[in-house]
Parts: sequence; C-alpha cells; structure tokens
Amino acid sequence: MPTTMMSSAVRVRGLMPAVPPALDALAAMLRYQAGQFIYRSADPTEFWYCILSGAARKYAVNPNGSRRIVDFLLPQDLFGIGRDGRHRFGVDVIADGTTIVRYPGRLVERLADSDPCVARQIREAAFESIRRLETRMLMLGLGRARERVGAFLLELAERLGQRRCPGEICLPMSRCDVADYLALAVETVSRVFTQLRFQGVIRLNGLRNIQVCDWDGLEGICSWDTTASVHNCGRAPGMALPFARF
Amino acid sequence: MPTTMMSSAVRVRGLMPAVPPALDALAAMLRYQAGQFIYRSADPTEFWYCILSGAARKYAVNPNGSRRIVDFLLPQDLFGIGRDGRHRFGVDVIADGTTIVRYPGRLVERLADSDPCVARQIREAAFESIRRLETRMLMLGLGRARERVGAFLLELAERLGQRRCPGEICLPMSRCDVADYLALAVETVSRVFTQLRFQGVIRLNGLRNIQVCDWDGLEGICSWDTTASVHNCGRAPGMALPFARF
DNA sequence: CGCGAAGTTGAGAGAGGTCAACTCCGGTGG
DNA sequence: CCACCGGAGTTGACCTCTCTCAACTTCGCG
Repeated sequence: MPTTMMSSAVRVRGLMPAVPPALDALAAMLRYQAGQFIYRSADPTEFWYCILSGAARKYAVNPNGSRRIVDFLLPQDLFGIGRDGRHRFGVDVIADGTTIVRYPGRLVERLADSDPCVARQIREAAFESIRRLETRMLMLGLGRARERVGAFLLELAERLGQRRCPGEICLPMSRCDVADYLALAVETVSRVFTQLRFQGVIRLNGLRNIQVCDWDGLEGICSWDTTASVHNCGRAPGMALPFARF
Repeated sequence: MPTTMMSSAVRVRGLMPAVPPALDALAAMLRYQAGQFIYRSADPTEFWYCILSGAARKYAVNPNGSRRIVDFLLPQDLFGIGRDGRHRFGVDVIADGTTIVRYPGRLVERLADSDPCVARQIREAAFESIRRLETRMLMLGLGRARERVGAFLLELAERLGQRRCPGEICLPMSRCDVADYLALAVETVSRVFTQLRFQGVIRLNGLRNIQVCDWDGLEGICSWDTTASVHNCGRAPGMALPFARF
C-alpha cells in the first residue's frame, strides 16, 4: 500500500523534459517502502511508471525458484510501459521512501496519438530502455566475474552521475541482488569485492558505500567498457552524445 | 555494394501491417550477399532497415578483438532505428541473397510527427526489439551451456515460425556465430550439439540443417523457457498474445 | 547483550575455456 | 578423376574459474 503523495494535477518535473500539461495532468505520485512491490509478473499492464527517487528492481523468478534481476530502476527510469497485456516481470522497491510517478497507460497511448510530442517522448523512453538492455547484454557476455562486477560498478556510477567522481557511491542493492543481476553466485561477487579492495581499486565504508579510488584501474578491469561504447561510440570526448538506438 | 532491386514507389508488404502509403513511398529495397556489411559501428544513423528475407548479424568488437553478437536479424526484424547519432554496433549479412528495405530515418521521424499510425508502428517496433533483448538477457543469464544452446534453438524456431514443427530448421549462422551470440566457446557449442544428438533430442543433416526430434526434451533442458515467458506469460494457451512491454 | 540476516571466507567438485590434433566438406587445379 | 588445400566443425586433454556447501564474521536492531 503505497502512499499517495500529491494530487494528479501537480506538475511532475524531471520525469521527462518539458512534460506536456496534458500528460502531466494524468500523473499520480506514490511513495513506497523497501520490500513493497509496484506490480507483479502477469499483472495487467495498466499503468506506466517513472522513478523519481530511490531504487527498485525488475526481476523474473523461474520454476526452480532462482531469480534473475532484469534491471535496476533508478531515478529518471521509465518502466512498465507497454500495450495492453500482462507484465513479464515483477518490480519491487529496494530503497525506503522511493517515490514514483504513475500514468494510466491507455490514456497516455491515446494522448500520443493526438500529440506528436508525447509520442516522441515515448519513443525516446523506449530507445533509452533499449540502450540499457544492450549495455547489460554486453555486460553479461563478459567472461570473468571481475569484468562483470567492474562493468556493473561503472554502469552504476554512470547512471547515478558519479562516474569518475571522487565521492562515495551508495549501492541501493544487496550483494545478493548484484549477484542475481550479474548471473553470478553471491560468494563470487563478495570475493571480487574484497579482491578489488585489496588491490586498492575500491574502498568500502560499511556494506553499501563504495568509493572508487582508482577509476583507471576499474576501467582497465573491463576488457571492454560497455558504458563507454554507449555514450561515446569511440568519438572524441566533449562531442554531443548520440541518442540510444537499435 | 548491394543491388537496388525496386524503385521506392513499389509497395513493401510484410514489413509492417498496413504500411501507410506515405511511409511506403520512402522505401528502397536492397539485395546483399553474405559477408557484405549493411552499416558499421560508428556510422551515422541515417537509415532505418527491415529484413525481408535472409539473415544478418548485429555485433560489437572489443579492443581485444573478441566479438559479441548482439542480435541475429531475421525476416520482419527492424533495425538501425534511432535518432540522429551513430550506430553502436555493426551489421553484416550472413545469408546470400538477403533482401532488405531501407527507409530514410529522418523522414520517417518527421512522418511520425504528422501520422499517429506511423508513430504507433515505430513504438511497436521498439517494444518488439525490447522483447527480443529481454529474452536474450534471460538466455545469457542461464548458467549452463546446455540451457543456453537449448534456449537458443527454441528462440530460433520460434522466430522462424517453426516451433514444434516436424520439419528441419536451417541455421543461417555458423557455430562460431552461435558461440559469440551465447557467450560460449565454439568448442562448447559443438560439444552441446553432439550431446543433444546422442540423446536423440536433435538430428543434424549436414552442418546447418537441424531437426528437433524431441521438443519436450528440448524444452525440459531449459530450466526456464525464455520464449514462453514472452509469448504466454503463464496464461492459458489460445488466448491473445500480449504485446511486448518493458 | 543476543539474535537473525547479510556478508565473507575456505575447501572441494564440476563446468567451461584453452590449446592442439583431427575430421569433414567444398572448391580448385592438375 | 583425383590430389590438394583451407576453413569450419569436432573431439580430447588439461587447467582455470566459478559454483556449491559449510563455517564463520559482521552488521543492524531490539
């Protein structure tokens, strides 16, 4: 039972650049505690969502009981988008006080038909989602556990806007979540963390706060920088970033 | 140097259901031989493409020289779609006589702004691409080589419309491509194939023609059926398939 | 202080990567 | 027609890495 925070008439900023008022008017803002689910697998795709603050995880559970985390959802991420049907994955919240915006999907679709601007933003969101999936796919293809964990840390820093920043990065997720995300055993993730610590690449303050001491070293670990190929495409730094594409 | 086959005024069928004439008028049809590239990584995203017949592969190459196949492109698949920018991946053709339809991306985008129908079709294409990526991600998360190869065969059969059909499936790609697709060594892929052959799950006629003798066995190999979760979502068979979502 | 959950560490077994040899197949040219 | 060649595919032996299972430690909280 999430808390409704604001009436739908309140402007939601930061969700999409220049959200059209018509779309804005449909929004509802909700607040969740860690462990609450936003929707479950096979639920009807009634609403579209966007994270404002906090973190959530999208996951699948197979008959054997093993779980695979499909995506971590961080601020600005849209999810649950799709046409009428049922969700393939469940989403639940992993950080206390996570706030999300919710839109009635069918109305947004209808709005998209009449407002090209809305349609374009949905396309952008889809392209962004594709970009993330492709990044993740390259990551899963990396052979060694060190590389995957390294790529994960780089991706997280990138998405939190803290790539190459000196400060600490707060991991919103448990080691177990990281393991399910990277298709590794928890123990392996743990071992890699301590290995990176001993090598002076990272420092841990508590369990969740990571400080990257050696960004070059971290990037060197990943035989190929999955995020750089996304954002830079081998072009000179400082140039405009290309949009995601597929 | 692909062969231009038809003037752009010729109607392209099968690409999208009910392609609007305005979009149709922009199309050019091209024919490729195996080994020719359609575009390279870092090329500008000038055109959007759709496979009509044959097969191609989308791939990334890392500094070490190792290659990762991001996607196999089969008939009906759209690719290269995106806003102005540069391609993250290269695409080259793997089957002789592959035919492709090409659209000027910018014009399609502009058309989408004026025609909601075009916009909706682009969204659908994006959702479909996401569906494929998610399927693939679950596949890469599978721990064992047997499971990945099994899931790959099921996915391929599904996409070729030959799931649970008695006939042969023609693999358009080499073992090496399969390996790069599944993030396995070629030798491992080969070993799994022979293992499946000895167990009577599949039969090989030549190198490229596979006949699945035991579909139940094949599905049983995959600890979780990545394609079924896509198309069925645990609902009763025979119901309308949900669209892809994310 | 005590408890449970989360995280870490260790030892062992198993799976896949690597390297090398070999087979199979299609194409080419004598 | 056959020998030769090269590339793709297969098989084998070995080694490395990760998973598994178990014990232990740390953290957070009442």
